[in-house]
Amino acid sequence: MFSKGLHVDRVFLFLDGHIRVQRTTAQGDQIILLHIAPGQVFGIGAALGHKGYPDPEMAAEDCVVLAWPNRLWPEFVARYDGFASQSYAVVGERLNDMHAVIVEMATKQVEQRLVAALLRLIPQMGRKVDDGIDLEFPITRQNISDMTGSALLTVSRLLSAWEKDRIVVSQRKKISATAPHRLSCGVVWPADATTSKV
Amino acid sequence: MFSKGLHVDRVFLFLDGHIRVQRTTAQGDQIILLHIAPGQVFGIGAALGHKGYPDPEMAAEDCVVLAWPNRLWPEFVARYDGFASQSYAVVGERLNDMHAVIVEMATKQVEQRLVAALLRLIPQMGRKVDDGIDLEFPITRQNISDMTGSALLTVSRLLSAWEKDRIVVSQRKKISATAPHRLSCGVVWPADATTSKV
DNA sequence: GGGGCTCTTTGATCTGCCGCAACAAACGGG
DNA sequence: CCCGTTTGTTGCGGCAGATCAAAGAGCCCC
Repeated sequence: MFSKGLHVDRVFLFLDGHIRVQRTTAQGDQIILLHIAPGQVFGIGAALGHKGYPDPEMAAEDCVVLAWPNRLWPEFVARYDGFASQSYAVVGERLNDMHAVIVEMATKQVEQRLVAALLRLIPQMGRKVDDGIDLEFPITRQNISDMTGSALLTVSRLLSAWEKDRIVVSQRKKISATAPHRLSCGVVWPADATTSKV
Repeated sequence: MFSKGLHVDRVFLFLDGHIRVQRTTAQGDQIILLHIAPGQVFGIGAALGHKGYPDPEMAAEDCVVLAWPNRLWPEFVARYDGFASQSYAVVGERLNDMHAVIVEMATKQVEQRLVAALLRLIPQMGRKVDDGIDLEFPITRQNISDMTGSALLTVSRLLSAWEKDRIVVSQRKKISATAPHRLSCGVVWPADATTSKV
């Protein structure tokens, strides 16, 4: 699709699969900034005139996407009525999500950030099964620690503790929330929408 | 201008003054998300179709702004050629800045985050004077801790230490960097532009 | 099936920095 | 000029969580 450093000259509509947007620091730490949900456009940084800045990396698996050259963007905007507003809504939503992440990182403890990260993933990648919600996305403790700005070992410990309390069940690269409502127990949540609009 | 909870139905062009964009958690912690530089548009969240989400609060002083109702936005975009791309460039830049903040919060220690915050402020609000750069913006230690996700006391301690090393000079609500180049000493910086485009 | 890999777990230790408390200093209003 | 308020300083525990070390479990591939 496209990789780091490659000049991004296309706009993508993401149909299906799993995409992580991440950055790597000079020290080699990887930080996952967001996950892209099916139905969203992405790669619009360039379309937004976002030049001269490092584009984040993308890690993807088994993706189905549609791609168009950037230059078609204005045409799309002109031709299809809802196109511009839908796309900008996605951007607005991401801005908002990132505000939320910054606030969490600044004020919440690791455990609460972990809860928040899972609760953000659930509506996006969750699939309802008999006994809870499966996250249909191969995800390691390392990935989770990269999302929450914590350490792999801390994540492992917390998940183990939750598993003892029957709140989650986890295997290798796989997590299911058996009692998602109990995740948010004792946590005061901001009046914040977590629904994911296309 | 406009305050929390009030429905934002205008777009603003910021001419001069000082604006902080911040959020308050349910626990009362305030987090400063970004500072708006003169020449930037803001309040475009709503214009981006950013509905149903809590708008951040704004703290401002002595501001000169131009305001138009949101509904004129499409007309502006149509009538003035550079308008849309300029505005979206601002959004792209903010997305990028926020990526940077998230990465910092996740990977860097408090001292480095503090350095990063100051270095972000300098090109935006700094004024060159005889012996260094003054930040032309009343800013308290509390404000700085709200920007970096750290504690007031820690910020105070670090600034004191830097003042001993003759790197900065600070008075009440005022900070000057006498040796800004030494701020970044020993810190490996990502290849990241910090210039502020309109 | 076995070797090598990645991913995960658990215990023990160490440290950054948050929080309390008390004080000092600067401002501003009448 | 005085007094109340806001802002900044410093020392000192305490604790969340990062880090080290080492072993265990599941997976892929030959």
